[in-house]
Amino acid sequence: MSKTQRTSSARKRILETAEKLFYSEGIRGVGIDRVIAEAGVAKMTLYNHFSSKDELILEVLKYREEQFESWLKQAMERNQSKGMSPLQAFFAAIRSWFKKADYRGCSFINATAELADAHHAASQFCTEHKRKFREMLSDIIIKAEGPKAAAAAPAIHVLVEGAIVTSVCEGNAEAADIAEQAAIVLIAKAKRG
Amino acid sequence: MSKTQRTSSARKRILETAEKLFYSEGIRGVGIDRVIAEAGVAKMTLYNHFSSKDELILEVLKYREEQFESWLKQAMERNQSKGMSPLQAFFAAIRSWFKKADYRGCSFINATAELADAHHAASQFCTEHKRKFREMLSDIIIKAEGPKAAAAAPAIHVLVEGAIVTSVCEGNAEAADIAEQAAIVLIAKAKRG
DNA sequence: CTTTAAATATACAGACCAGTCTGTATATGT
DNA sequence: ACATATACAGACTGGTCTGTATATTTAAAG
Repeated sequence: MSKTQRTSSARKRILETAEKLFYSEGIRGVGIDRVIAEAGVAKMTLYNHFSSKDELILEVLKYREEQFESWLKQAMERNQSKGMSPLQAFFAAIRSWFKKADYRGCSFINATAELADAHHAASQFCTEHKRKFREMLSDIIIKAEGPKAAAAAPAIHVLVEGAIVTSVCEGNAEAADIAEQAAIVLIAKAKRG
Repeated sequence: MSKTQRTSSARKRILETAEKLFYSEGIRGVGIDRVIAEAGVAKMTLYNHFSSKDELILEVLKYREEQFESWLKQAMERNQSKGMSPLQAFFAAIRSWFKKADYRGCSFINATAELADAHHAASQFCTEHKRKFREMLSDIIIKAEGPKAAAAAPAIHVLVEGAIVTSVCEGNAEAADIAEQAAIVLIAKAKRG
């Protein structure tokens, strides 16, 4: 077991370090040497775990997806335990995300912009991630507001994506509230039919 | 005059080439050597016009802002001459933008993601650009739907930003229609008070 | 025709890039 | 004791990056 433990600890240290650096300074702005130096790992250790930087990018995004999903779930549960509806809890979580000191937007949108290559495995993973995110959001809406509200889900997804990039470009979290208020209007309309 | 003409033609060729390359392959993915080779210009000519790549990036974004504004204006005028309202004309233009073969999203969002540095002059220009864009959109909404509709402008701006990134990540223009339909609902609500 | 300004081609410096290779240390399981 | 697996350190390759230096060509203006 300790063999596995050591193995996974090096791999995990690389993933955590790369995720932090890629997110804060950009994928192309961070070289392999930076990653291994800050992870405290030999270069060959990195290349034994990941065949190339491109593969590391992909694995970092998979790791990020897990981390984000679990963070969001927990944040929403905390909010719902305070009496918020699932949708309120979602927007409160998003808002607190935007307000984090190191917030720099969505890793997947950023990766798509940076890689500038729709054929890159990481770009295709981002497309897939957005599909999953849209479905998760749709589930939240249905759970909070009933099946008739589902018609508003695609527009609310677009609102959330817009809030994410707007909060980065404008440097404040205001867009979270704008998106939430608009979502309420769209759901009311969807319920009305 | 011809001296000036040669000068400005070299500068313009550099800007046009860099804009095209930066947009399609990413700012960090394109080196100065690529730009000068494809612009058919000597390296020193580029560095006589722009003191550094960072300055070139900024000037390219300024150039892009002009080009985009003029393209959008003309596209909207064409659409309005077919009987569309300013808002319909706006969304029709956006939709045709998304459908362009070389569409890769918003240069300013992409630059913000790529540069990963809020203090970079180009990032700050992007913030300013988004402010201008939001105001332009607000003017369109007021012109098309009256002053009471202005309350819906911030949310519609967020919708448009979301449609821009969603259309890139998902690889289709569907988000334009989703955003337009939602905008109509939000405007109706704003008019109702 | 000469002066002057701009653009040219080419070479260079120095940093950084991804990725490979060699060799060593450590710790496990046999 | 030995084999195996993993991690470590660090040099190295071949290439790219931005930016500078220099010397030559072009062409317009006085």
